[in-house]
Amino acid sequence: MSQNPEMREAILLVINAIPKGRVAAYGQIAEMAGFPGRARLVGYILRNLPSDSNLPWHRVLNSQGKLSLDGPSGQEQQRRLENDGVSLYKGKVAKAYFWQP
DNA sequence: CTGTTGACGCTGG
DNA sequence: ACCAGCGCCAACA
Repeated sequence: MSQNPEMREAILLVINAIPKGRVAAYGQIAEMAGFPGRARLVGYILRNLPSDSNLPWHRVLNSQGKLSLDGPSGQEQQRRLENDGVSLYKGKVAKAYFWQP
């Protein structure tokens, strides 16, 4: 865990603000956190998420509305999204679900 | 220091 | 709609 704390905090804060029943894209989050064009940075932070985190990481998708995870973690993410009231159609969520402050 | 990696995104075919 | 190619850049090795 040698990441830059400022970037991590800013990004975690934004993700924490995603309302239930809504989703956001990596790039969208990076932009809101003050790092336009740094979508991969968001992915990196989430990759190193501690398991005891309360972050709604499952509300973070790629810009196409698809999950960026495969396997068990992907199923877990989908399960949590359904629980939020977000359903997938053909493996994607409709654009209407994207968070728009 | 150099080289690779990657929960991404956009463009063009 | 799908996909290869490129840009991006912090973290790693």
